[in-house]
Amino acid sequence: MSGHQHRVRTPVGELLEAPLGLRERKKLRTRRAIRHEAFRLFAEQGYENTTVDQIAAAAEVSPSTFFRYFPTKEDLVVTDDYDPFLESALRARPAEEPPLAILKFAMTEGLRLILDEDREEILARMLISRQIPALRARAMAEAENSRGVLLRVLSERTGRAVDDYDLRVVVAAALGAATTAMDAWTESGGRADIVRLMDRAMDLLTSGLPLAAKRRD
Amino acid sequence: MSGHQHRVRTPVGELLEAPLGLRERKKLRTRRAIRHEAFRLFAEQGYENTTVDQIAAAAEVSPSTFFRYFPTKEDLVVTDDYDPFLESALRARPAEEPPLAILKFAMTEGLRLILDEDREEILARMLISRQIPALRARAMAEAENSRGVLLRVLSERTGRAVDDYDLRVVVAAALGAATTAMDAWTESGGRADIVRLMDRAMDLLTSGLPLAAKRRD
Amino acid sequence: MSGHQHRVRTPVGELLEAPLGLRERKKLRTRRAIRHEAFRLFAEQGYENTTVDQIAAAAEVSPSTFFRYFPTKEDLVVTDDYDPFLESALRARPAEEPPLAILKFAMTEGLRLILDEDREEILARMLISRQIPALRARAMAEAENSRGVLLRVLSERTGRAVDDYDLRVVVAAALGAATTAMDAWTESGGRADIVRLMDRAMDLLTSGLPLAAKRRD
Amino acid sequence: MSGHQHRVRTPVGELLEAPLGLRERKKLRTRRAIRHEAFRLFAEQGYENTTVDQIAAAAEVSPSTFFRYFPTKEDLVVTDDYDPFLESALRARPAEEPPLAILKFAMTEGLRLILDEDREEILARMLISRQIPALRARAMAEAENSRGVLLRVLSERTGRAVDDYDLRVVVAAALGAATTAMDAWTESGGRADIVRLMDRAMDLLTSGLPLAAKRRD
DNA sequence: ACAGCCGGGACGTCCCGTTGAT
DNA sequence: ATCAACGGGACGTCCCGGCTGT
Repeated sequence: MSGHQHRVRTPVGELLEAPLGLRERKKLRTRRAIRHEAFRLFAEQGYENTTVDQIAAAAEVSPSTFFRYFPTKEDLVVTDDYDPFLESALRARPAEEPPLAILKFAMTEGLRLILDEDREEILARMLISRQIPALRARAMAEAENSRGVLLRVLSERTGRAVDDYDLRVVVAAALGAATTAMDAWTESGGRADIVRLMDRAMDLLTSGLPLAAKRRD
Repeated sequence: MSGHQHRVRTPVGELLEAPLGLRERKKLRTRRAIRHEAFRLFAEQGYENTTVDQIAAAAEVSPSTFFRYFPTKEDLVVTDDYDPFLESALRARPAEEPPLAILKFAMTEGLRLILDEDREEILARMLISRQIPALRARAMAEAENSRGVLLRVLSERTGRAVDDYDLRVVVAAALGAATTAMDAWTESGGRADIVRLMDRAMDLLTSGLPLAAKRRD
Repeated sequence: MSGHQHRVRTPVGELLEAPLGLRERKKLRTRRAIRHEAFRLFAEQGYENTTVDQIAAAAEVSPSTFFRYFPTKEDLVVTDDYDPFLESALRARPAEEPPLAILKFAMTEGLRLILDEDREEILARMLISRQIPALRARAMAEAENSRGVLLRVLSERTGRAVDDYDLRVVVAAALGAATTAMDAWTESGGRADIVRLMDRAMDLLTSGLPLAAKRRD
Repeated sequence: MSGHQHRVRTPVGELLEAPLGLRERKKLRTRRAIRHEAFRLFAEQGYENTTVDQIAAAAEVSPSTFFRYFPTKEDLVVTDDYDPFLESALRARPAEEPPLAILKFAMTEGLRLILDEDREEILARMLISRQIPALRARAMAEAENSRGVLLRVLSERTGRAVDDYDLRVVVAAALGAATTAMDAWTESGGRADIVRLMDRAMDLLTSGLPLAAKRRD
């Protein structure tokens, strides 16, 4: 969702959806298993050096089945299903809350919930999609979806049109800032405090991006 | 951008650097021809549906030669010949100019110079990119390239490290805002006043992204 | 035609055979629906570009069901539900009618009956076939199916073996001529008089294929 | 060429073309080797049971190379390069020769030359393309090319338009008859006298396709 | 009987590295 | 330096058979 490109079919989704049939749950497990093994192998060997066949073998499914779950190898990394979650989280905020506060909430508390579930995988995912150019491109395309969600929600909150110029600028700037926070978190190997980073980024935005000169040591 | 071993002088670069040997100029032309044809084909057919062989044929070189100029197909997109030019233009600004003003300059005057070079092609490319998500993503990836330049220049100006968190947030937010301006300009078919759009975007940034509710009519 | 184990009654067949059980009629409808959708898709996208899954979806059955009705995708094309009808129509001719007259009858009256059934669809199919070579070939392959019927009937009439060489030559030549008549009819958009065309073709055959030189105007 | 579907890049072609460069001859040899091994395997295992990988291995090339020479496995069977040969052979006949005589010549002497070269392979080819429905369709599509050649040549000879109805009927009937001859030859395992068969077929055509009743023994 | 899910395997496309000829 | 040819290997599509549940 936010920032760059991290999305997965995760328990978070399951919690929000109606209880699924037995069939569906099995499919979900398979899907997760494939992704899980994939990221494990990516971590060991790198994305490019890992073949679909290896992933399928590790997940104990046939290559055909792999492609039924993920149309391309790239989809392992770039798709997720967090947007509905993001949207309902945003809508749950009180109506009088100012736009940037809502964004901040989405980027901190919302993200935290998701991270608590799939921390390792999301981290791996970001690391990979930062490094493989082909994935960067696709990941950014997917990120467009989240942008649309933010635009829609804020459009309703502010009474502005979804293509209002100011609104678009604000969302784009906020997403840029949030992406930076996620990147920094990724670079720290997930050890940095994502909430602090996100807070700091949002504060910079609301205070007009001050950038005092600083003496390098 | 940065760090790519196949970097070659661009036409803009040529103006700034010492005149190159005849051999070099020929290679440059080939390189540009390949990239030119490649982007034309990408626009027509999409990136994935365009093969290296097609590009080579269109540029009238053999596939082997293609690979001499661009070690992989992705390099066509990843490298960016404009960056050196942008960098030197930014360095030419007065030392006391505040960071956001420099960003603004990069986004207006710098852009204008580049547009003067290839206005038709750039506008066409952006118009198409808007419709094909894959291309849009690619355009955004290209924009990412400039991030490094901005970071380096502002790092020197402010005395902050290139990976200083605040600096990165500011640059990312500004790039997001600037991209929105470019999008709006593209939507207008190039008829909108890019400088005004950019001004407005930067003003929003410096004033803390206010987003007053507005009654829809 | 002949020898295919999944032979089912056609609507024409239904008229000629005893009324079928309700179960049987339902199966027949499904079979026809599948084939109908299949040919529609073939016409739109070509045979190779149409998947079994698409056909099944268009016919609103599951892929599994598709394979129950047609063991392979090719069977869609290879089998021909019209043949039994053609056969019984031919057998109804008086015993003393000469072979070529029977052929002629098959190509005119027999054809007419079939056309009355599905005129629109057949004309449409042929028009499209003319433009797409792959489809044209397939139509010719379908025509091949009728060859067996003709051979069998004429074999009985003349007392020659079904694999009698002369008989086969005659049938093949006649079919070639008849196909030309059908082509000409198709080119005219169905407006030409198919009976006249067929007459002319058969006359040419019986008169030894004279082809006097003609001064071009 | 004629009849059904038999065509290959053979020495016959080589004899007719200008002497080729060394490079070209090597490619020809590779092409022939691939096809040769393919048909050998087809004879042993059947067409469907033989994989491209096996063929490539037998011909000692990589699968990639196989696909450079033959875009699909089907092309092994259905394409040839005899049409130019057919055309020039036809044109070499004296101007006053009647049309059916020319056809007869093409079907007997012309064919004999080709058969002398590649008898086994052509036989195998016909056997296969008679059995595999997918190939029948493609082979007939290829046969259209030969039909075009015949139409063009006879059009010039008779002064009739290429789309003259009588001309088309004659060519179609003749091709049907010739195909039957080839089929009979194929069924005999190549042991029948193709020239006699073709003669008989053409005689039937010129005598109006008589088909006297015959008492079966 | 019908549906969904999975496995196995062939096919064909494409990228990119290497080699040898020009 | 350029080209043409080839190899190796991954990817992704598709067909079809088999299995399970209803």
